Amino acid sequence: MPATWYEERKAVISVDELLTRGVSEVIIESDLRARLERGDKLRLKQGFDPSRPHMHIGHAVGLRKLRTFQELGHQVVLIVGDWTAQIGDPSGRDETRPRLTADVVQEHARLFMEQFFRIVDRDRTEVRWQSEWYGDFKLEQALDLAGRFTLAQMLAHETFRKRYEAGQPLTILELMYPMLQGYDSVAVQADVEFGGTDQKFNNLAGRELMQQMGMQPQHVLLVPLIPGTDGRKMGKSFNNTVDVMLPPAEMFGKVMSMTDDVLPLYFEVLTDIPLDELNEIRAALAAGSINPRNLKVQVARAIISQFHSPAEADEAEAAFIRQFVRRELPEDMPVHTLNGATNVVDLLVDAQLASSKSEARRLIDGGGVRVDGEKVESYDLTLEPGAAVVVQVGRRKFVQVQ
RNA sequence: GGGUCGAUGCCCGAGUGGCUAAAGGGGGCGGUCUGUAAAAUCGCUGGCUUACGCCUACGCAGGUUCGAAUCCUGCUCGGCCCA
Repeated sequence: MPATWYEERKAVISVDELLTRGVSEVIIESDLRARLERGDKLRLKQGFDPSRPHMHIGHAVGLRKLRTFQELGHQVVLIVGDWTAQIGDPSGRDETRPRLTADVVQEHARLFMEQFFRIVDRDRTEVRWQSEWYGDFKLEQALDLAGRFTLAQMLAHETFRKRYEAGQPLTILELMYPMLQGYDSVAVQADVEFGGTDQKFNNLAGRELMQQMGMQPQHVLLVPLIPGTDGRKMGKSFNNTVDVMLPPAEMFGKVMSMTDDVLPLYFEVLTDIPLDELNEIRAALAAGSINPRNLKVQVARAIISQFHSPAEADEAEAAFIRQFVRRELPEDMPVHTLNGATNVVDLLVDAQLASSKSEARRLIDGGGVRVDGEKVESYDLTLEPGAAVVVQVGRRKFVQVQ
């Protein structure tokens, strides 16, 4: 395991920066600030839905914040949403999301934590499973929860209201999700719940519930959702994520293909550069006095250093320059061995450069296929075993054929 | 429980008997341009077939018809109204 980004990091950070940098909203800020200044040790709740084990760098924004809090002595409580995952979260109505078995949940949780602890300090994290309290929850208790919220309160949630008004299905179970998540806060006695801005409603339900049950309501710290490679909100459905587990070279490429406008935010939430430097970057970008491309390289390196290592960031950058700036062949290409004379179309399919023969032909028609740099003009081309050529589709798919 | 409307390709959405592998948009992929940015622009976007052509596809199952995404019956799922 490479040295992690935080090993040399010093948490010399003001409460002010802690509560503002990379933070969208804090509820209630003055109260939380007071507790931090008083030196209270806080329990920081972070939940995760094990139906999806993949983590992208957007998720890392909040985790980095958790990490910083930990360095200041606070305790993270990670909640594995195994219970709700086994019921099957019905949101996103066209996805028939099958109920997850206990085994799958376990596996997803394992994968998730492997990523989670690249950022968050394992030693200062308490892992709790929802089934601890929901495992033998009684109907009576569930009804008690349901009785504490009104329909009008739930319809205040924009996503519920929109679906309701658009005449789309909305199940009672979905309406109950905020309270289930909220009850988690009661169960673990959270002081602060962390989440993306899209979680605000659920987090507030937690506050509401805690208050009703005579506890001190948790604070809520919301971090921004960051844009993905295409400038839209990073999310699986847009196919614009940069996944934490992505190999360094691919991660580098993904970051380089981002739109320029995301740069200031990326610097703010995914790097540790000092705030005054951040301001300089903003100014330089606004003035056009710097090539955004160079900043992107800097961000890419910072990100890869965190999730992999500085050395791998170096390699990734070098490989990127070779392949995309100088248009040289990548160093590592998948190798495809021919069993006999093979037609290009078949080869493209066999080597998984195209998903069907029809697609392979379309790619050739569109001028996207090259063999040793020569554009392929017809479907007839046949390659012999031992040809030792490089077959390329588009700018980034290569296969060494032998 | 009754009434009524709806279910179309990755997504949204047009299409009310043949001209429909299915308009249009989005997304995706590929070309040009570039900083693997954006914007712009061109092309492609079910499978098999080098062409002709064939097969599969409009919620599911049947039916009517020379011919159905389009008509009929039943079913499943959903919205709305009444209770």
